[in-house]
Amino acid sequence: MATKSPKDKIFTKGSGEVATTKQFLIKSIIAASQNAGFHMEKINFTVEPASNIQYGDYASNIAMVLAAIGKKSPHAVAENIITGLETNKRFNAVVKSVKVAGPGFINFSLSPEYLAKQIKNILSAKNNYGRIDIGHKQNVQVEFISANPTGPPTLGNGRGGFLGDALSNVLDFAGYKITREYYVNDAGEQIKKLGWSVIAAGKVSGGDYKIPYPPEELYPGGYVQELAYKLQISKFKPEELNPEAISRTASKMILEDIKRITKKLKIRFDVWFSEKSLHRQGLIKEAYEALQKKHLIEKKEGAQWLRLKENDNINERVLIKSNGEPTYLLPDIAYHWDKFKRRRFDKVIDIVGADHHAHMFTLNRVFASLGLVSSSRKFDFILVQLVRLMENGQEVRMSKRTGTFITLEELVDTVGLDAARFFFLMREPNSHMDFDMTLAREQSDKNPVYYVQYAHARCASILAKASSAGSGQAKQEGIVEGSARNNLLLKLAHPSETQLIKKLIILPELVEDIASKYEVSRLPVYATDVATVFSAFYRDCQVIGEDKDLTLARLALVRATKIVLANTMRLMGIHAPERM
RNA sequence: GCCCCUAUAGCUCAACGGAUAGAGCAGCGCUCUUCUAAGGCGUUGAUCCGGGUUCGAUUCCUGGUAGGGGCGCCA
Repeated sequence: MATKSPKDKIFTKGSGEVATTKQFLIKSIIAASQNAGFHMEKINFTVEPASNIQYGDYASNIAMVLAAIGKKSPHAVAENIITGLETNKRFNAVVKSVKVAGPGFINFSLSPEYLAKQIKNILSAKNNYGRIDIGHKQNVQVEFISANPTGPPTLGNGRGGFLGDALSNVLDFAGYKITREYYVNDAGEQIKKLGWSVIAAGKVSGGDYKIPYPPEELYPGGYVQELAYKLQISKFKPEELNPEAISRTASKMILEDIKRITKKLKIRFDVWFSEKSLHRQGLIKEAYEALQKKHLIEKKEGAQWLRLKENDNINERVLIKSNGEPTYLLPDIAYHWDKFKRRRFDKVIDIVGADHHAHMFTLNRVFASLGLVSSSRKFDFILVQLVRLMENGQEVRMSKRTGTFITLEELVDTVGLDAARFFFLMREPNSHMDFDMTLAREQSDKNPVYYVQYAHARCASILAKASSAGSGQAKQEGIVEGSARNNLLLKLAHPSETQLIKKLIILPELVEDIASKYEVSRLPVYATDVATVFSAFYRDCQVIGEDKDLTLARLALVRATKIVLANTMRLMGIHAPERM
């Protein structure tokens, strides 16, 4: 059995997972700082890719942090740490030079050998490059969209949907075990209302029947008409109407349509959880009793109220209406009771519209009060701000109730799925979005997604040309493996080449960041960065040229770039084309 | 009245508390005998207003201003 050289351990962890450059530097810094006599237990410092190449490749603020505590000059502290680092053999294999600069940053420049080794890592990891294991297979549930089956998915649902899908991809890549879930509100008031809306739209012939809602509360969208037509409502007589059955069927049909659309938009779900099933399984009762046991229920004015502890600054909310039916709150508590108590997820992430924020805070408090949420069992939620629809600079009120809205499917049909996904993912959930369909149509051709896809297609085209153009080596794989041997990769010394390598190797770090902070919008930013740096390389360095060795090395770099771009796009759910 | 979110270039958005605030689009000027010009190069242009914390603030705290969302029997 071949023994690994000590040097190899620098680059890989015991499990075979690739350690990130950042993790390695952090460890080295901690060790050196401890040797210099600092207590590192509660020290928060950063190691980040340098903001400007003139500073090197990575920068740390450690000296400034320690200087503030020890009341020494940052430069003195930095020199101290650097001395320690430079006696570390492994460190010296990774880092070519380390310097203190500016207000006290420690700047690191990576060694050519290390960069060459990283390209090999990318080439051998392929589709799995960027995969890390910070999740340790913990069970994480991501719930998203969860729109009522009373109408087609809206633009707002698209924001949450694409975000949830991409976040799930990233968390999966980070080593968590993910359950993607859609909570279907197929019980309750809004379903009844849907049924009556369909009946109203179908104009039942003759006789008297009373619709128990004022007209302005009914769903007026065109899809309601369509349902009425499909269900042949007009052929019913008033006495034959079965509002409950109609409600049930209508919502089922809408749900089927939602499933069709999410599939079409490549938004994946593992579980479609029905609200009705909560009743069937007795979960409502179970949750209710748990609340009761903790004395969180109060009877007042004929209804039953959720009453959290004082000082909680939360308004009381109705759990069970005076007519004996639960509001949406109780089933939602029961649903989360199921998540935490029965299915025992280690972490639950709910992605909801900003209009639900008060509700989410309430839920959070409830589960804290029930003792089901703690530091080891987390309940996170991401609020996605609403999308406003604009037309000619004027806001168009979007709502299923008023019937004026652009559906998610219409948008995607108009601008294309990749452009739509990129467009939505670029924006942070907290940002407020004004959406102009006319503008979207005009600008879809200029969407940065094509820039990224173009870079990927260029990589593919270069590799295709290399494999077809003589030299006897038919397979790209062979070319690449050849280049990875014999230190050919050390020939990649042009600034545009090294910059590209350095950009490629931060993918695992990015995955780690996104998985812990849910900042999915960094994916499109990163993809654009890689494409930009690749373009500079493409401009400055002819890949296929006279120098056979250099050609091989550059082909390896192109292939590595293609892998990183493809992986990043796959995390976003965006197609990586071989040609455009 | 209370709660959540937002304010950065003409427009759409970036920037883990860090060094000279970055992209794309729009504008202007260049650039295809060379692996895809859906590209590249150059250029104009910005942190809402006031305090505070910090070695350092677009970022954190606080007070304003403006906008979006929400606040006991819809979900």
